[in-house]
Amino acid sequence: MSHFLNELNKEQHNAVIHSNGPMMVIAGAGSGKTRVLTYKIAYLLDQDIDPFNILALTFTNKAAREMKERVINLIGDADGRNVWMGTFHSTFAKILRIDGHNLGYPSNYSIYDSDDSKRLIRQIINEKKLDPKIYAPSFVAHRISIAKSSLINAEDYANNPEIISADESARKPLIKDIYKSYSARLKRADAMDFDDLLFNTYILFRDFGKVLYKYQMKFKYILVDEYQDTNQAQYLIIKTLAANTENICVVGDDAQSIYGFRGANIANILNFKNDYPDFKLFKLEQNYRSTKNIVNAANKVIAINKDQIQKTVWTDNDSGHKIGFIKATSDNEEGQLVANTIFEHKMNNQLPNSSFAVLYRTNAQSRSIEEALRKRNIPYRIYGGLSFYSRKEIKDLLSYFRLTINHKDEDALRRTINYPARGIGKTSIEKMLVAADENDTNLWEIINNLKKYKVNVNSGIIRKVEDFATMIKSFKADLKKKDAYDIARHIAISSGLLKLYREEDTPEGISRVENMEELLNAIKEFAEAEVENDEGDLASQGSLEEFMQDVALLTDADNEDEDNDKVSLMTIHAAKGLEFPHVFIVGIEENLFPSIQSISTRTDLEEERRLFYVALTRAMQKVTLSYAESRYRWGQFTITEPSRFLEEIDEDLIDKPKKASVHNVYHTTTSSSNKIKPGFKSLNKSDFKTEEIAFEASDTTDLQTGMQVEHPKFGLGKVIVVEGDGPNKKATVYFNAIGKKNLLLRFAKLKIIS
DNA sequence: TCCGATCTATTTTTT
DNA sequence: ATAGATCGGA
Repeated sequence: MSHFLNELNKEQHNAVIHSNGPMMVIAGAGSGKTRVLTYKIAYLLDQDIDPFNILALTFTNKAAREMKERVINLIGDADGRNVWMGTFHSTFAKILRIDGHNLGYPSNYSIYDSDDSKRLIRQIINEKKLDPKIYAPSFVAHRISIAKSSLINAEDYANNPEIISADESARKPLIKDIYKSYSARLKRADAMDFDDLLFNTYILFRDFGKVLYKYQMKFKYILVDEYQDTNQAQYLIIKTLAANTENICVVGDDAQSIYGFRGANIANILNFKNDYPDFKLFKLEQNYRSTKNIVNAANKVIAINKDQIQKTVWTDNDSGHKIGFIKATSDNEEGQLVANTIFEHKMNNQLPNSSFAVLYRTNAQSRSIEEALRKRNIPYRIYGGLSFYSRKEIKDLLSYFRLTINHKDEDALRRTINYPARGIGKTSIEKMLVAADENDTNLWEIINNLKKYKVNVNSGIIRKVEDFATMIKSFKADLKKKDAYDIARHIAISSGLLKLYREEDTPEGISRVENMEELLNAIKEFAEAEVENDEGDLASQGSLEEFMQDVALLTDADNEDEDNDKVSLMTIHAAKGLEFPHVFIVGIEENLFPSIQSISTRTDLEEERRLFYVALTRAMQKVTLSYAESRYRWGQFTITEPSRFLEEIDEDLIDKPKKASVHNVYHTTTSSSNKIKPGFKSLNKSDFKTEEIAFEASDTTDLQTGMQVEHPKFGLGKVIVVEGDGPNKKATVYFNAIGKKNLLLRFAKLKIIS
């Protein structure tokens, strides 16, 4: 019997050794979900299952990498390495490189990241002369993305009465046309966006039985992590792949579903029961990660949600510390207080930096935290956010690589053709684009046949365009001759990019050059590592093409840091699946967390609350919540209010001053909110000083139990009951000064504080 | 026509 | 902060 099995509790053990047939593991936070997955893979291998027959799908590269490491630790390198473990996107990208030709895609197709696709959508909106205010590119992009994740192509979209009427009532009836052009333009560039990687894999399996059969035979055991975050496309692909053997194991936690905004569907958990009536269910409810206080606080918070599968997460661990609380006057002070707290804690208890994590709702919040940590000389690492690969100079260079590999890649072509400036201006490019549209071909074909397509540009331009095309072709020829590093370096120099940034001669330019050098080094390392690992495997030579295939799907700077003793900074989304002894959750403010875009519907708000739950349950020993009373947002000074989530944590679990001083906590906000209009209003500092508006009542249609309110006469209070409807809507409010009071909302002037 | 300077809107969360 | 849009000079 495998030696590692006795490291599991009974339920985990049962889940691990149940290897045939459909099964689902519903696992509370910290209950050993990943552990079950990795041990299960190890167990399968131990039972002499061929590693090539196992497919394990995760959502992030980091999760995949960690799982791989752990499996290798358990059973050794040789077998562990051969299991297909990767993200949905990278796994399907690989399949499409091999078999996408069935759908008319070459193996060197480009992958457009969200920036690239948004840029293309913006171009199409411009070309169609649509108002970008009405057709906001990010809105359109999101709409298209959701459609694709639900397997609705441009044609189905246009023929779906529900979607069309929704678009019409949103006064954006032409999204269907943008979608159509967008798909055509992607295809013409031999490019796929992130959603296409799923969509096309689905089509490939649906329409090409032979291909499907091949992968069904290959992947006899399928394991899926974070199943609650799968979308329709992912769900159907998994189902199709598993149809033959039905050896499918999905692991998830409905309480941690936080990707609804990109089409994830919790109902997939319920569908599972319908698809596999004889499935086996395992529930992991014991939390090994966190203290009792943390588990209790998190349970209390998540219990407020209406939509959830019943389960009881409990722990045997100590009660531990109370939840810490920091109140700052500004975002900068918040950063300083967090940095100070980390510093003191670290010094007093001799803790490594790596035992701390700072989590936030939006990437923009990292700035003030970073600054403060830098001042304190505390090393940190940011995960996600503006990753290395999305910096301008890196994208510039990568665009040259992309264009070299796939000449049809229009986004890359447009980025590079006149950068550095070669005298090929906007007007000329515009003409070539029009020619491409009229002849239903791609830009590369046009720039190589300017005369044939009668593009009306002068001979000087023709020369310049031809020179550019010749250069790119020479790069392509080099791909076969030189190794990845040499060709990459050659492109950086010959394109003129390196020179361009070198001549800038500003600190900015210097750092850009350094970044490009770093990219070149990464390519060098990649090429060397590949040759080493896959010796004898003819598929892999560590080519530039392969490097580019990996890069497209990397988000966080995946170059592992030499020095790992750093404080981790990341969004809560990025923190899913991770754990840290000490966790700071910053910016617990209304309109930030929960996000202002998510407070109007229950579904959205509940997703935010699950996000809060995820954040709390990352901590092993201590959580500290912090909020700032003011914050710069979009360069604007804004007054903020504490988040409703603060109220949802049991008072005796949180270390904030009680009763007498709870008032104090809100006091400053209250007095300042007298001066500003309700809601999310931003002011300039000067406005703020002078403005002295009389009491302004809030709109009370959304008044809810538990809200903090203010009345011009009675002062501060808390809503206890809300009853009745329309004009007869009443509220019972407990005022700090005078006690309970029944108010008819139609008349009462109430200001909502939080 | 091209190019650079200056303005303007844009930011939720991720593959 | 950054990418795109806009406009005047060359």
